[in-house]
Amino acid sequence: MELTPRKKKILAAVIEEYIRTAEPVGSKAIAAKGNLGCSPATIRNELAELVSRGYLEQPHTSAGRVPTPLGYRMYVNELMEEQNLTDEEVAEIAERLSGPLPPDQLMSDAGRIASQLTNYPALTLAARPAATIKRFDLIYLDANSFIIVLLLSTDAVKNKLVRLPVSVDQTMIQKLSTLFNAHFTGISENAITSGMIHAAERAAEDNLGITAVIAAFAIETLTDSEQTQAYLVGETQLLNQPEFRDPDKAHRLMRYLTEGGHLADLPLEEMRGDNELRVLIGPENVAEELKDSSVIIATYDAGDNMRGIIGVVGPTRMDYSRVAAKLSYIAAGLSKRLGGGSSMPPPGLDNKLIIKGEDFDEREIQEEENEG
Amino acid sequence: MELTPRKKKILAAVIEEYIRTAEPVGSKAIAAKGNLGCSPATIRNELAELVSRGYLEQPHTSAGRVPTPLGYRMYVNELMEEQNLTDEEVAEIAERLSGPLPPDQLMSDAGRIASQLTNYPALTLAARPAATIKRFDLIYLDANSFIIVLLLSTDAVKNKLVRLPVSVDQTMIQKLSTLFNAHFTGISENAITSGMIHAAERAAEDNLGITAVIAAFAIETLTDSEQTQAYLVGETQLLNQPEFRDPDKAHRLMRYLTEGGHLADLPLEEMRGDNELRVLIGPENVAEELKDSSVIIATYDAGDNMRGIIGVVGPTRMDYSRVAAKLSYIAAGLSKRLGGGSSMPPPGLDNKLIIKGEDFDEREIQEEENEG
DNA sequence: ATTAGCACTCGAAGAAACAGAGTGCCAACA
DNA sequence: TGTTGGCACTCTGTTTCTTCGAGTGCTAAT
Repeated sequence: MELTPRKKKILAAVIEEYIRTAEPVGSKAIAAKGNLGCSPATIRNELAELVSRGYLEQPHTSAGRVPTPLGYRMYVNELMEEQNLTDEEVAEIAERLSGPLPPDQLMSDAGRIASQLTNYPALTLAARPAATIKRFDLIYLDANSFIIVLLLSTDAVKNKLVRLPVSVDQTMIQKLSTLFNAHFTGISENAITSGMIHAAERAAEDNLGITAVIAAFAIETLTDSEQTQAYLVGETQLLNQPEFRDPDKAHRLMRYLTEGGHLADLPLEEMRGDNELRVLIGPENVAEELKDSSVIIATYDAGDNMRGIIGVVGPTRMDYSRVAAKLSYIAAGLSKRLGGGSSMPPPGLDNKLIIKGEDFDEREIQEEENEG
Repeated sequence: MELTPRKKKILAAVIEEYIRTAEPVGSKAIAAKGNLGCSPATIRNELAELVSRGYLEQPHTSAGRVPTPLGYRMYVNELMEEQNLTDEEVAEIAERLSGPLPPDQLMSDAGRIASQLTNYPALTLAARPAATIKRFDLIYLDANSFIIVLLLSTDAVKNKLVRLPVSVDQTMIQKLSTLFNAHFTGISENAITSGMIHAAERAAEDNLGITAVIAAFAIETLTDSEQTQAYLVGETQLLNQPEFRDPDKAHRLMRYLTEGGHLADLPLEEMRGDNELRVLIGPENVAEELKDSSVIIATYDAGDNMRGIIGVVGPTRMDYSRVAAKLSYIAAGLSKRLGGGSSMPPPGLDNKLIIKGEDFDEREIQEEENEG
């Protein structure tokens, strides 16, 4: 059975007030907010109803009401008003995402922005699809050293300086380079067999094991490239939240977040839509440690068929509307920077966001850098 | 005036007990510890003396005693006994530092170990000296793209994929490569003037701005190379400490630590000795935020004339002896891995060709040496 | 259906009482 | 002179009790 319009208004009022104050809210406070013309007594009746339907609860008999996860869910799905960013916020985000930064730093920077703007810990994550090698280059330095340069299908470049305990001549390096370009490009990591390596070794007449070194680096690079990259920023912000004044509680959650790996549990896979926003409220989270926290995540296009997510974690008493708006805008900015793709309207958020999202100025030269 | 041996014993006992329990310690507790054969009354007299001399203080008239920074200083300098690591600890550290990891990951891993073993937040830092470029290579890919590969004086290799909005031919790339190798190698970042760049541009007959792109990357790389690299791990451990049960206090310190840049304030420059250990107690720290925390840092040889420090931050009530032993051992391990200059295998090679850093398994912990 | 009024509940905050750990000092003692 | 036992005193943390007030649910009137 649907809620009456007035009940919805009241529910929204309770939630917004609670988000603001972190205190149980009473009938009088709602009446005072004014927008609905009825007395506290009437509101009490409505509140009682909302409690019995599971949208609100009372910490104890004679206290005000507090939203339940179900209440928040209703709020997020139907009640919440879209919020616009202030011009300053828009400017700040655009400004801070506009520097000429390598992708991984851009990701962690975006996290930092999200965290600072929302006052919650933020996380960013990008899943890299398996890559292949597009091109090998071996740069001969001297008899005992050379550099391997790999160009990946993602256009990332990886390199490594190799020093040898034995001497090698330039023609050998040349030969190996040709060989690898012929046989080891365009294939995935698990397609590289030890048989192939041995064959190459014989073909190059390499009895020094150099072939193996190069192959090892290729395999390692490909393996690494699959890795998902994750950043967590601003954990300490949790301590600002009244619900985490208990250091143990704070510690538990912070440890969970910090311990690598967990971030990968986020439902990136399920999220297919561009700029999709997802809100996970309290018990909706699978992880036990998050059962009374909320997570808001937005997806972005990380370029090269990669998708990433950026999100924040906080208490269920979160300013969903504000956070959603900011995340959505930051994600749009990231997509622009990394993907260069077109931004799609984030579901449930108004178009102004998108229009503003286009403020991101394009860059002339697309570049990636890596270090060895 | 020197302290009598008995006073020293008592002071040490107070500090050790306080480190263990975090509670003010009374005369009876010390008497019960036994090693000195006198009654609580006697000890009380001594304690009163130690208070008036500034080594101890009383939170209030009828409470036990608590060490002052001066007391800790005395303890660290003269009283503290060297502590040996257990075999498990040695094994764990050796094991965890022995993986074939790239230097920066090794650093952050070492921090993680330090943090987990001491239960305090840990930081690692390595200062890179200014580098020069040893060699340029430009790899021509196609008319619109090429790769810049820089070999630095530190033997690090940096690269970047450049995409051009215009066409360029292979000979131009070739020419630029020769040019840069001739004029831009062996010099430091601030020796690269716009005059030089323009000269190179003219010499190469480059009217597409490619020279500028390459030069910009060179400058950027050199600038970056000077950067000190810093990692902070395990901030959340602070919340374990009773002195940080106040979330505000914890938050202040954590924010200070997390905010980049501050780590560089550590007195790395002053520390010249190998494996030098330094303890900064409470007000000895320059930063206001650290005035009632202690920092213990150990230096390590990061190879290539780089020096690094690894340390932990905690309340003044720290187990100095245990932490010092662990840090010292970890620092020694890092030196072994990273130091020995260029013989350290580059990332990811566990190959027979590369001489593995020999195990630092044998106990080679330096004595703790401290400074006032 | 809404509202005013009222008795009731329950937690937060404050006050008072208490227990106990620890001290300082004094007088006795080796 | 240095050490010790004894004792009165001080101070905090805890517990218990009281009070206060916000907020409720219910009922009767509109």
